[in-house]
Amino acid sequence: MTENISTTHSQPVEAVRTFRQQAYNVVKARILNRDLKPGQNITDSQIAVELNISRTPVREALRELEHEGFLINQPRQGWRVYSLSLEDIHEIFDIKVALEGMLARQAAQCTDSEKQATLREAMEQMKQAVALHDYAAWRQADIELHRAIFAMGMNGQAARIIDNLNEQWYRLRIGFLALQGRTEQSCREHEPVVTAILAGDGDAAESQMRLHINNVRQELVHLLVNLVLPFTQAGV
Amino acid sequence: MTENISTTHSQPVEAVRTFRQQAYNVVKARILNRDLKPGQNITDSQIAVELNISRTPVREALRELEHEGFLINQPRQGWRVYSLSLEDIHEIFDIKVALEGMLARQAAQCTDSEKQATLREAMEQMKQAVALHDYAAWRQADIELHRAIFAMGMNGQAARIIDNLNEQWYRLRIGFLALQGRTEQSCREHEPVVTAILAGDGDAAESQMRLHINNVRQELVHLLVNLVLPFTQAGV
DNA sequence: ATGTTACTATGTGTATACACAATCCATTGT
DNA sequence: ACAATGGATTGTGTATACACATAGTAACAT
Repeated sequence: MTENISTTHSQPVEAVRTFRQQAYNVVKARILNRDLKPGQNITDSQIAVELNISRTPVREALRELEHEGFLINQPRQGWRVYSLSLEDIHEIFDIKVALEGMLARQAAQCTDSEKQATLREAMEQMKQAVALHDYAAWRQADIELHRAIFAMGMNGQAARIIDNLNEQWYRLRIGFLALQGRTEQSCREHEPVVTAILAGDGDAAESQMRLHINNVRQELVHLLVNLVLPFTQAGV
Repeated sequence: MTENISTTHSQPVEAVRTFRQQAYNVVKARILNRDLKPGQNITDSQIAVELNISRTPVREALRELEHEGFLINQPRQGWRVYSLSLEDIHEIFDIKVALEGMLARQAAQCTDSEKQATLREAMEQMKQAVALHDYAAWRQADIELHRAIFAMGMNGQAARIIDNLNEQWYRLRIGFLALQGRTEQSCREHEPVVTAILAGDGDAAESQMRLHINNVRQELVHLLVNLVLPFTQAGV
């Protein structure tokens, strides 16, 4: 098994104790990798054979992925990897703006000095990564930073929703480019968010966070419209 | 089969073509009814026997309900109906405030006159229901009204998230009381939301909607703290 | 009395078997 | 040429069987 389980923002992953969990992780990873491509049809039997397990645990795993928006299932017609439309992306980012804005505002009310330190630390890491032009480190810092804000925001359900939405668009090749192309700019955008949170200024934290997310959206949609859509018919 | 499938805000329900869908509907209805109570343990075999089907489709249905927050499953330890804490309720309402506020704002940009008419109609229905003290009619109007706003807001993913969050707290007995106790007040709160949306005033629509949802939360929490918590140890 | 071990029962996790719905192709009729 | 019909084929939906993990209980030792 050489699958690379993507760890994105995910919750502390429960240890893989069942074949169902294994199938879930493998299929999700393959979708995030684009090893399974949007629009592609898959069958439970095929995956069962590949993993050398039976269809039963595979089918349960696929049900889970369906509920997370990675797969579409129509009774008696099998499974298809869901293909995001441009509208989907706008919907996702509108939700992100609303929820991450709210979390940033609430994070500003957090007085837990340990969490504040974690946030400050992540910001420092990000600046360093930008200075060194180290994309992998930047990405890690970005993840840590948002995770720190979620922890301060004290809304686990919102954090889970956002994680799921992020996974939705991370699986676009273009998503990677959108992030990579603006690490420096992104770092400049994060700074006022962090400053506002640490200063306890909820209003500023929220509006700066909304600004940041909308900028990411703009870059993503720009790339999509100019690079991808000219070459494809339907969704991505 | 005498189960009453709860229709709350749900999407146009796909016809029940499989036992899995039947099991999903039945178990969800029983949870919403409090026929299955928070904290209660259930086994897939027991449900399979009751519905006179095999465990396979039941297990897939339970996986779906797990992802919607109705059930908790720990490998090798079975299924438990999830019990909401007071913190969960605050998290749910914080998310509702953020997302429904956003949808109300966006609904104000909608110029589809048919959808506007539907919204106006729902508002009228609600006023009538209040005048007649007809709770069932009020409830129906409330559902239609929010559904109309969702349709104008043009964000299907957000609407689905909100529907799911609502189902989470509708299953509290106290949730019913919280709604029933303030139909008149609630109607007065809806009016400015609808007016603002129809007038195209996004700012007002959002802030009025946020106000309304926070008032519902306040009533719910008030009832919970004063009526329920004194008699129970843990969650609801 | 308390802690430990062995045994039992229950129910989960998974494999396997099979019926039938849906799709595809070839054949037939117009 | 094209629509309609009738098998084959594939793969889903479901039933059933079974191994084993876990929880509970009873016997025993300390």
